Amino acid sequence: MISWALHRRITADLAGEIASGAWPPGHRIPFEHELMARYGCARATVNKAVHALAVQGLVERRRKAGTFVAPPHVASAVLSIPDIKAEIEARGQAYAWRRISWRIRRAQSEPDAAELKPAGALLAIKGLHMAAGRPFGLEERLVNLAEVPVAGDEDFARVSPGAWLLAHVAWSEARHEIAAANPDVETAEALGVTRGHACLVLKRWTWRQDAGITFARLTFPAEAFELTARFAPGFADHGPVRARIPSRSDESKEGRP
Amino acid sequence: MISWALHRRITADLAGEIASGAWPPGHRIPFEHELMARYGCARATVNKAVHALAVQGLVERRRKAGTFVAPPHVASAVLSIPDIKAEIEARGQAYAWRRISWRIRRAQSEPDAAELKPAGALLAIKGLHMAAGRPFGLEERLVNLAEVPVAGDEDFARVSPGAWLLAHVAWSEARHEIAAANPDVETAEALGVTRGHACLVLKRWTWRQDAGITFARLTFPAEAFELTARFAPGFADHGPVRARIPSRSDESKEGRP
DNA sequence: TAGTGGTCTAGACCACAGC
DNA sequence: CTGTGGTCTAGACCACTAG
Repeated sequence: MISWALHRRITADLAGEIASGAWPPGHRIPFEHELMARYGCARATVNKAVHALAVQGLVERRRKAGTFVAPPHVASAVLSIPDIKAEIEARGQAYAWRRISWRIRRAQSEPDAAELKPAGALLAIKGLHMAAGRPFGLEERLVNLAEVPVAGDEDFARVSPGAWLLAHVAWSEARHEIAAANPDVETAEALGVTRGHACLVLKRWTWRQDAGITFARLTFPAEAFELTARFAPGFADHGPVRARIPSRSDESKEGRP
Repeated sequence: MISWALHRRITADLAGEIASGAWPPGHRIPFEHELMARYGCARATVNKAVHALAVQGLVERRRKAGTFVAPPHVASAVLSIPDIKAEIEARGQAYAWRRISWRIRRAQSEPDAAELKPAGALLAIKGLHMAAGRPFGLEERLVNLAEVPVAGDEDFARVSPGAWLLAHVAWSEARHEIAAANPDVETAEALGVTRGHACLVLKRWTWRQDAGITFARLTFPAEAFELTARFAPGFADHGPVRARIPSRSDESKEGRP
């Protein structure tokens, strides 16, 4: 998967100098015209290469002053959010969705949905994602019917709201919160765990052009679910990383690709 | 913070068509030469604009066929990993690091460090991040002394290994795992919680040029810590988002900027 | 085979921030 | 004021692939 484009080689060369520590934070990297001479190419090419480093946050560029190695920061990473059905099936287990409840609710009764600024009624669906016939995760979903009226025609008995929305509704922005929590009585019962059993809670708010579409709270028993994230400066397009749901027998493999 | 560069306007225009749903998944967007005519500019400019969409994963480009709106994917987001000290102080609380133990260990005795492929000895430090005099999170840190020999000269009594490493060691890649867990007896005691108290566990492996540098496991009581992530297609450089550690009195504000 | 995107050039003008 | 990066042009050749 190596690209032989010159601008990529330049990017990789510069990233290597930074990653190795040869160019410490604050170090001024060569000017574009110097890199032009070094690589014997046009400025557009070195600009593209250095610009890629700036987008990654590896360097900071200032007019007239030059381009400088950015201070180290463990600030952000690419978080992979799994498609539950696909991941369960990738483990070789049977996936199923089991609806627990379907209701229409007033927006005011759902504080979690406040960020969506819903105008009127909300569709509230609760159900279980099942793996191999056992509860895998609980989904509590609120859908803004003012923005997605067609959702009212769907009963979500056979398909999870997450899968349905992904296929039917365009969206433009999402925010996630990831936390641990002890399940409340109702959640613990649905998942078949005790209240003292740690759970991972993933909340997600989704908007389309400033209009709140949906809110979801997904609760997973600790051992069922895990998120992974990567940060890899120096490589412009490390593709989206797939999430991993730990299985009982993958302790040994799982190297770093 | 609006940029008037033409290529940015083109990117934003196209992203808008996709986000609004006007161009559904699979739709072929105009060819570059069509966009040239539409915007009256050179192909390099439209190429830069459309390329930005491809990097974001909003579109897929295929030679000869054209550029197509990518299927919706809630696949990746920018995860913010907080600087614990900075976040605690931002809450107006006093931060402190309290070392619990400092040992040299054989690499073989630490299965979590296997991914780092350490050759020889590991430095093992355990300690507490304190907020307002109370335990906030437990850090268990392994440092590959073969790669970072200077770490052997530091006792980490006054400074946490995370802060020290960030300032002294260059790194090039990191992998994170985020999960919920019930604390073991030792961890529960250190954090002052019961074993039935859900905790968020953040593991991080860090490499420098294929050489394993360090492994960290951070354990936080559920209510202390929370991670947030955003996904916002259509904006090439939405800067790194700061992490949020929930405080007791921020339920009402915290809108979506 | 023909058309698309990928890459590159050798210029150019401009905004902005150091000096 | 000067030099840097930011942007853009009007070409060009090439690799890949769909038809």
